[in-house]
Amino acid sequence: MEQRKTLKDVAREAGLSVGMASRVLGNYGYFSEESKSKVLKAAEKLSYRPDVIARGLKTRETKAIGVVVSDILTFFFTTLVRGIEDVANQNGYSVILCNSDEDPIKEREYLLALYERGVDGLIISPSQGNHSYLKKLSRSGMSLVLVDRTVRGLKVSTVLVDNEASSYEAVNYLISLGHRRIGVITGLKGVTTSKERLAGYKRALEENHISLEPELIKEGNYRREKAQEVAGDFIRMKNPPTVLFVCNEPMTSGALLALRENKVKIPEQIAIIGFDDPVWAPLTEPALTTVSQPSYSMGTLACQALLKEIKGVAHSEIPSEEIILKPKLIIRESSGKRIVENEEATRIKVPLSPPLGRGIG
Amino acid sequence: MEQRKTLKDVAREAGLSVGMASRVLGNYGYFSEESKSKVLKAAEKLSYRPDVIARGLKTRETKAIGVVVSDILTFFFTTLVRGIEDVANQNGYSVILCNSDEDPIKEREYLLALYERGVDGLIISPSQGNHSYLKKLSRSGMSLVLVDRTVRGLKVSTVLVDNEASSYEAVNYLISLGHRRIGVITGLKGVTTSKERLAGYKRALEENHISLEPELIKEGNYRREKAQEVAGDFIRMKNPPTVLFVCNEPMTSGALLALRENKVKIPEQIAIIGFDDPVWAPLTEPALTTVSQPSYSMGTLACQALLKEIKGVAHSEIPSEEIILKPKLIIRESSGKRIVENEEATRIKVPLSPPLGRGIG
DNA sequence: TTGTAAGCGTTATCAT
DNA sequence: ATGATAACGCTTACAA
Repeated sequence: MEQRKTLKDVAREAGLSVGMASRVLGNYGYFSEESKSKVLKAAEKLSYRPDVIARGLKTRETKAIGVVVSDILTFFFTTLVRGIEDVANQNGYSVILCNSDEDPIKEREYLLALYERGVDGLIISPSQGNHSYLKKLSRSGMSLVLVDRTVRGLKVSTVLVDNEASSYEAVNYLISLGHRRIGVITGLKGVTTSKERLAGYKRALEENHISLEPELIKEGNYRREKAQEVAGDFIRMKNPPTVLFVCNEPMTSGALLALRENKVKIPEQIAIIGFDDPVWAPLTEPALTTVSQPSYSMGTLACQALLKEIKGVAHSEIPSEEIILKPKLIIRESSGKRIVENEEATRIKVPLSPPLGRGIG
Repeated sequence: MEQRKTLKDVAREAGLSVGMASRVLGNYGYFSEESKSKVLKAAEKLSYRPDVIARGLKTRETKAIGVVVSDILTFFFTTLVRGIEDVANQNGYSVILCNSDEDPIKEREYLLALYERGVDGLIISPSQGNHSYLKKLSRSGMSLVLVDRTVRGLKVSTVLVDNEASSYEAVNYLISLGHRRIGVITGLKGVTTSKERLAGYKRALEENHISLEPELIKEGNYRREKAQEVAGDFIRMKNPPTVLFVCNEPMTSGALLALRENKVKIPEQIAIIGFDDPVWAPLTEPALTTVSQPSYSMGTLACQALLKEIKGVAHSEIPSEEIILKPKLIIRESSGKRIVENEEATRIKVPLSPPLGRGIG
């Protein structure tokens, strides 16, 4: 176990001073060709590698950024994080990843740890809560960009998706297919995307003069298990919805599981449409209609915005841009075929299978 | 944008020396109750947070570990990484994540960057290549644990899965169902898991006295696109296999896509079994039979092993353990039902639909 | 062009 | 019990 080589070692090997070695390796200031080659040779010989920690202490930058998302296990965030990492690494930054699991306490702790680590910037998809700590961080000069979700009263660069509009579009599409009883499994309460997606749902109903049935709005929490349970509740209703609008990918898998377990025919008995378009969406039977978010791009854009911010802070410019991307409705089969208005009756006549023990209408 | 508070500020506020403040906050050495409360109060007032970078310079530990996997977008690695992060964070370590994309150059670069960052340890799932750099790192005293894959000649703690045995078991199961022409889409050449999984396949055939048909072994690369292509090749064979054994999750989704596109009936025309058991496995039609790896546990175990190693290095103990976990065969429907030997003929008589234009047998 | 030395925020070893 | 002070490895004035 050989000792790690330092600049001092290189300098000694080159027969020059530490300052000299630093200048050559950092390629700044003055140095002769001769010194340059001496230092380079020495560094090579010792296979010297700078200690970025030590450098960071002096330069006050760590070339690391922190990323806090709710859960890297969900397709949306995995992809997003991959986007972040790709541009971060391309630019010489490392990313430190943290999963908040939608827990504000955990989120705060990670933020704190990241701050202590002296990360150069932070990309965060904030969970519920008042986020006073986030604001404090921002005020303290920490470069910060929000992704996917916003925080009221926090003016920093943000990369979002137009949740309201795409949710509206999705529900509108369902209505165009003839659906009138549209059940929705909402996201986690307190998270901005949940509110926005629900708002889009409501607007679509309203504009189509369909009365809003409270029983058709059931609260989810962005997690699979909960959605599975909630979908079960929907199925067991006396008058179940003809379609389920599920507000993220893990919940969609949960809802599908529930439909399967209860042998509900998709889309004949209950159709389904999900937010997020994971790789497996085309593989279910029937293939899943989804709202596809450009999660990878959201990641790259967020990271680019952050890097800009980091550079900007040095020059105390404050750009603070808001990027809003548009998700895409991907129509497959799970949402059902167009139903002629008068034929709708026939569709809800299909009885649910034994596990339920009674008809759907 | 207020300045970050340092120990010096705390000391000044408390009317004591920096050393004093450090001792109290670090809870070591001697200090009076009075000083303690003074320092604590001052720290609280200034909301002082230690600079772990500066501390690291002195203590030579960064409380960060590096993780290099091929691609966080695959279910196996996402889950594994989540396991790593959970135990890392529980123990006060941050994790820096890197995706090598199976590219040895990229892998080496990341390893280098991680080394420069002074991470306390490394968890890596090595790609192809000779990994001389990895060995060098290990020799230099860097704590290292390998996960999922091994490197010949590198004796460090490792967390693996018994690929050969589980592959054997899977293929054996297929044979028990009556399958005789078993196509396999292998993993990336040069990666240990690929070899092992193929070895299990071969042994199963051999022990069942089924001759090994080279045309039934097609090389994949662990990526979806390639498998989709290869599965297409299988489908177009004059005498296609009755089942496909696909060596990881992204490839399984690719193969499924190909089967779908070609309207191949699963499992009647071609059955399928996949390595890895993603959330969506029960959602395909028919539900996917898989070999489920305990990826989350692999992550937690790997991280525990690394932390042990890190602590051990300090005391120059070298435990170096090898943990081998057993995957589980999860039988669903895609692998087909038991076929009575003489009835096998009926099964391959089902003609492939128009896109293929000819029967399967 | 080169070397010296201060300083980044800590920790830890000295005296006192 | 406390306060100076010297590291840690690097960058960067400043002196030479």
